[in-house]
Amino acid sequence: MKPDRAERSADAIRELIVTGRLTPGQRLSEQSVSESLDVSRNTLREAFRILVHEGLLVRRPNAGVAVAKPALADIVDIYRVRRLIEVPVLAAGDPAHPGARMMRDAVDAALAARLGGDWRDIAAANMRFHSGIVALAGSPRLDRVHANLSAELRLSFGLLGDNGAFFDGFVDRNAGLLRRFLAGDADGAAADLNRYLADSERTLQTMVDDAGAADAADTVGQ
Amino acid sequence: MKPDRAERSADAIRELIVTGRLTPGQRLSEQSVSESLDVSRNTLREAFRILVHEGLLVRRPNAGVAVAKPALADIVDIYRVRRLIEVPVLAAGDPAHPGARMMRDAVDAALAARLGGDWRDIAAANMRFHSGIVALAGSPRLDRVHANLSAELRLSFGLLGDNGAFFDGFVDRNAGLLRRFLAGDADGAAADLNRYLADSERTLQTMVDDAGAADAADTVGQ
DNA sequence: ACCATCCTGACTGTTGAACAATCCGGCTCA
DNA sequence: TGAGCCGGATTGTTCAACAGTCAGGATGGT
Repeated sequence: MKPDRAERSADAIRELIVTGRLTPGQRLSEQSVSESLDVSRNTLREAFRILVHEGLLVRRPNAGVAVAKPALADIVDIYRVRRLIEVPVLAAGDPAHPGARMMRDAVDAALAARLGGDWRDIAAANMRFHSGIVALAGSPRLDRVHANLSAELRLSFGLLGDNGAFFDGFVDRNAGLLRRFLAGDADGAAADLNRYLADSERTLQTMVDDAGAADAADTVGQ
Repeated sequence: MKPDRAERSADAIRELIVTGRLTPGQRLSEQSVSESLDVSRNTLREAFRILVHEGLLVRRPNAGVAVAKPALADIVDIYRVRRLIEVPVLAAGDPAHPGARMMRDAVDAALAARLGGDWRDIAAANMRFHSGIVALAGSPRLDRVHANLSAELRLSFGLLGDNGAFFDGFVDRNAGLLRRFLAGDADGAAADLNRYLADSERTLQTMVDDAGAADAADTVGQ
């Protein structure tokens, strides 16, 4: 119930990253961050290790850590892995599994959030939807891997402006996919999901491409 | 080319774990380990963070870290994920990809090692074979995840005595699978792999079961 | 002899301070 | 303008300290 300080610091920083309050490429000074989180430098370094290991921070020798700046290749990679995981899991999933309930709740939340109008809520619900899919497998390791990918993906969203129209189109598709899955057509749902992931990858790619072309030649992320 | 000290320490400890020189459940004192690796306690703590995050060490509050002791459920989980990853990757793999060469080299090494008689070499070659399969996907993230799973698996092997007969039967199957794949029958090879993983999971399970029954009631690993 | 209690020692979790090595930005000087 | 130099700031790493906590032995009563 009570994680140690380093882990809590890592959680706090991770939250800042995935919510976009820390922008990709931004450098994190040990001193200032440790002061603002009220932990010692040594403890903070342990937190940094975790996040570097998760790929949310990158370490530059003798220049500390900075928020990772996913390149196009990274986004492609993330989607490839997600597809590899989610599609077969959904195809083999059981509608009675608790994960299905997560999916349903997420769809409801997404629909409500669309009325509310805050695209962040929609994005969060969307993430939970996909976590629900992975949960169908009942594999702790798979859950961890997927949670990690989600975090990296949310970080990639930070490369776009607050462009929320992105998710709007997917809410209905999620709902349709879920209906199909709950009706017993897991294979059909999996096929939907496959198309869904391909489409959203393509969309995100072009968006990042454009945004990348905008702020031109700051290819620090290597 | 020159990782920092914490990472090198983590590498060193990881090596000790996967080669079985550190037994599951064994507790690692910060003081003694830091002395033997010649790093400070703080630096060693960063190394511990990495390994805990990888699941090779477990942290017990106020009692430091200990080598993880995978339960039966963990082995099942590892194999489930491996299957989920490796089978479709192999099915979609291209025999011209560099990963195929890794597979071939690994098979050759395994055949040679069988003559040599050291089962550790066979095990290592087997691991490389499967790494080669995953490499076919060309996904850095998938490679990382799989490397992690391999490490955990090797740790599980530590629960058995130096029982090397385990791998003997698989060498030929690897060779046959590879032949099939190189001949262009990726789907057939993937089906072989699926059976392979199911069999080896079953074998390993019973072995761990027996070994676990042997040293009876030391269920510290929880 | 048995049991609960207390105590002590060891270890972890966390911090602050220190210092060499390294890097970045600005300055000097040609 | 540009090459080279310098100083300040930051990282990488270590050490020493201390409170909190745990395990196990010593203690003492019954």
